[in-house]
Amino acid sequence: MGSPGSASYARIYAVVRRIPRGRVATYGQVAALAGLPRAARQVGYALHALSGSTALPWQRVINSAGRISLPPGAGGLEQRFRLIADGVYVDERGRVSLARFQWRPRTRA
DNA sequence: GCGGTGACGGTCG
DNA sequence: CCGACCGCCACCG
Repeated sequence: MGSPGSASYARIYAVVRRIPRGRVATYGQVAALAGLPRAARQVGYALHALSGSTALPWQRVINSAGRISLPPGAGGLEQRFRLIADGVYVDERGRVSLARFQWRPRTRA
């Protein structure tokens, strides 16, 4: 991550890396865990900056409405596929049950 | 340094 | 349930 908000991006990616398989987290949740409250938008921006080749489980981050924010044509379709591969149920409209799949880390907030 | 912009979020109608 | 609004924040031209 050379150029972009290095420090913040690094924290964001670190949190995303902790999301376990079969679970999802919201943009706002990731921001908060990264120590950047109210920077949900920035999380989306940081993930968008990945664009492609990455070992980061970016598919596990969705919006607070429990839906995939990424338009189908812009990767949303792939995100849905990867989540299903993770064992997360995603309906045709990109909806995920946060009640069932949201990640709840024990410590920190 | 200013203003437009977006993989957001909460509220309101 | 959906769309319109508004507040938020860092990135970029």
